[in-house]
Amino acid sequence: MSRKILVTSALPYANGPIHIGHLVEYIQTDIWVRFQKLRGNRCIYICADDTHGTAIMISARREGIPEEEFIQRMYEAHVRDFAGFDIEFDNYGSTHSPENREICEVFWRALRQAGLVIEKEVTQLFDPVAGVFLADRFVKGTCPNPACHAPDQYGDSCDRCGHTHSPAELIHPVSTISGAKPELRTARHLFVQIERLHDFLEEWTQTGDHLQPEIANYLKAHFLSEPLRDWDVSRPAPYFGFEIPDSPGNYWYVWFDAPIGYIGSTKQWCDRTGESLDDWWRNPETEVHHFIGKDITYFHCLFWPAMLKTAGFNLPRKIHIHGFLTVNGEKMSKSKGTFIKAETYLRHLDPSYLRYYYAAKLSSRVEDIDLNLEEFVSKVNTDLVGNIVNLASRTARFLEGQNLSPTYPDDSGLFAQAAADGQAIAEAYEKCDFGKAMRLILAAGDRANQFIERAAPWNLKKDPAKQSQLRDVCTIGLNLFRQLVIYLSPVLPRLAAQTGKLLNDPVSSWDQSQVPLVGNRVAPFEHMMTRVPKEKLAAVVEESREVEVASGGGEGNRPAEGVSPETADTDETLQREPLLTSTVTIDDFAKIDLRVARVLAAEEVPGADKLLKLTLSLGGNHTRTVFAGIKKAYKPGDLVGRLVILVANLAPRKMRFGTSEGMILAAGWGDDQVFLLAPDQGAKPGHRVH
RNA sequence: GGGCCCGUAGCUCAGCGGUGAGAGCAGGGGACUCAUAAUCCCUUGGUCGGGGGUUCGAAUCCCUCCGGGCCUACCA
Repeated sequence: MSRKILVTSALPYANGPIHIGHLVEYIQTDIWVRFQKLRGNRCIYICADDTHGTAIMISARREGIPEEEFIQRMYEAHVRDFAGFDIEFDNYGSTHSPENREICEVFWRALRQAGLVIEKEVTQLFDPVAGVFLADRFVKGTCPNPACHAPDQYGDSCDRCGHTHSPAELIHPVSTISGAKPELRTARHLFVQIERLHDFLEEWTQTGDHLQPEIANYLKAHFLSEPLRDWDVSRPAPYFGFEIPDSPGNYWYVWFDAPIGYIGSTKQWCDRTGESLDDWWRNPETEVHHFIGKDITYFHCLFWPAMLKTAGFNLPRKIHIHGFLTVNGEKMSKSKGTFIKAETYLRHLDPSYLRYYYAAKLSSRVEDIDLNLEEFVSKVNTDLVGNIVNLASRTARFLEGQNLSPTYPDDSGLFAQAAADGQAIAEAYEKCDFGKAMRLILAAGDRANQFIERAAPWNLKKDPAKQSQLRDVCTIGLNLFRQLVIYLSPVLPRLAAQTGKLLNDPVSSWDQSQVPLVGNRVAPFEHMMTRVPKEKLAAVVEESREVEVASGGGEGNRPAEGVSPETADTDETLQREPLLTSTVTIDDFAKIDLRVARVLAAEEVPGADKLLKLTLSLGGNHTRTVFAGIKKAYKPGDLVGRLVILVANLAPRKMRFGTSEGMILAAGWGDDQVFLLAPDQGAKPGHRVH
């Protein structure tokens, strides 16, 4: 009987691009969903961007655009990246949608009605310059542990001594947003008394196979052994999110509306397709499966079931939790070039490679998986090109333009054996043990290659009397190939499509693996997948490598550690701004009067997003007023006193805020990527630059 | 500090109480030539992190130590 399955992946935060770490989850989920669809189950894949919270508010502010515009831009990038990896959502929405707001209100009313919401005073650090409350992550200062006193530590714990503290305990706390000294402020927050659902959560997490065993153990030992603390679900303005209807000035915390986004996004899909939301979310027949990373375990395994239970929605049938991705055995690193963005990967490599590699490495456990770049190359080349695709490559050509044998020849049980393997392969897929599924498929591929080796069609070809035998051998080879492609089609949809064309029979159902194909016309063979060139992978790493230099802001420019400039510099800058092809003469250059100048004053310009008003001294009483578009990269206070290079004879220009009497030199693309030029020590205001 | 998980051949992993511990890649030797230097056959290699225990029997269960990863709630 066909199952009804609703599947989600965690909502990616709309504060950065999709990278290969994210893709572990989306590829894993997409494979599982495609498998379910192939098996004939009714299955939909729902996801959305997670768009609220302080971090996004700050990022948008930094770019000088409204949050809505910021998240829209990110949305488009995410959708494009996912599509590039053949990740096929039935709906990809946003938590910042009317549908989501509506469902949030449904949950909120239910929590209120159940009497679970209470109000408490919360004292938090507040940034008086930026005008926002500061999460721990946004406060830095000196570790309060007397034995440590390490500088530059986050508000929650010290990474030098491991001491945990509250941000208010930090010595010399500083807001990482504005650099201002935070002050303590009190506000009323709304809390959900999740402890009142303790018994339910104990029962739900410990029985019924909803969680992997290690996760159930973890929750029991860590959270359920003591009373659950009240969950703070509101944030005072300013906050980018949804205002709480019965508590003006307060907003739902991003983690309140994010999981609700699963339902909000489903509602969008329902409205579009004429389906009923209750049929999917308030229906015991529907299985809800969440795929998430281990870092967000407690939100999904405690808060979320508690909310669903209270509001009367379906509880998850299963929460599938995966580990993190490491690259070459280490955390992804920008300076090593292993922090690889989806977009960068796609510029050089076929998405099928990564889909297969992840599939081969994934199990149903919570373990981290490692992307070993050398192994990646050898696995794709050996398993996919050498073993699987090679089956078609070495037989299809003998039958080009002809038909497969009219009845399936005797293959001494090979097809039947692989058909029987289908059972174990399907079970492995169902349990998310994709690695096992791949191993079984590859083993069948080995047997098929052995068969072809023994049957030696290349010898049959030479003998005109053996042409029908040749056709039989190739019919067997192509059928064994097709069978494996059907098994692989959740992982490699492109290969499945190509195979469908080759044999004139599109892959659409798992059952096709159980019956040999006969009589079909064989289309001319074209390469289905090419080997991974090592250089391509090297190019990806090279392009991903970034020199970790803090951009112009408060912390100053720290040289990157452990990175030699020769190996670290890419030509990304030149690609973005190619060298000019026209030349100038020395006389042309001499017309520009470049001078060293000292910044006497720097101030913000009311109403201007990008401009700072600078007062520069060329020595003595020679001063100039210059408006510079560097506000997003520099704080006024950091500029006063430093030396810059001024174009002293640039024609004055009237601007909306006053007249600019020159221009200062800087490198970079603009916005926060602005790096002022400065002379080495010893230069004096008024010196000409030659 | 507390907790969860992991530690099996050079590498990536399977096996998770019962025939002499396995696969792929890498290494060595050979065959073949249809195929994207693909494929096929043979082969080198491990006191299953250390120690103790339970058992007729342990890589597999328990304890302990060592090493690694992660989590620890107003972090997104």
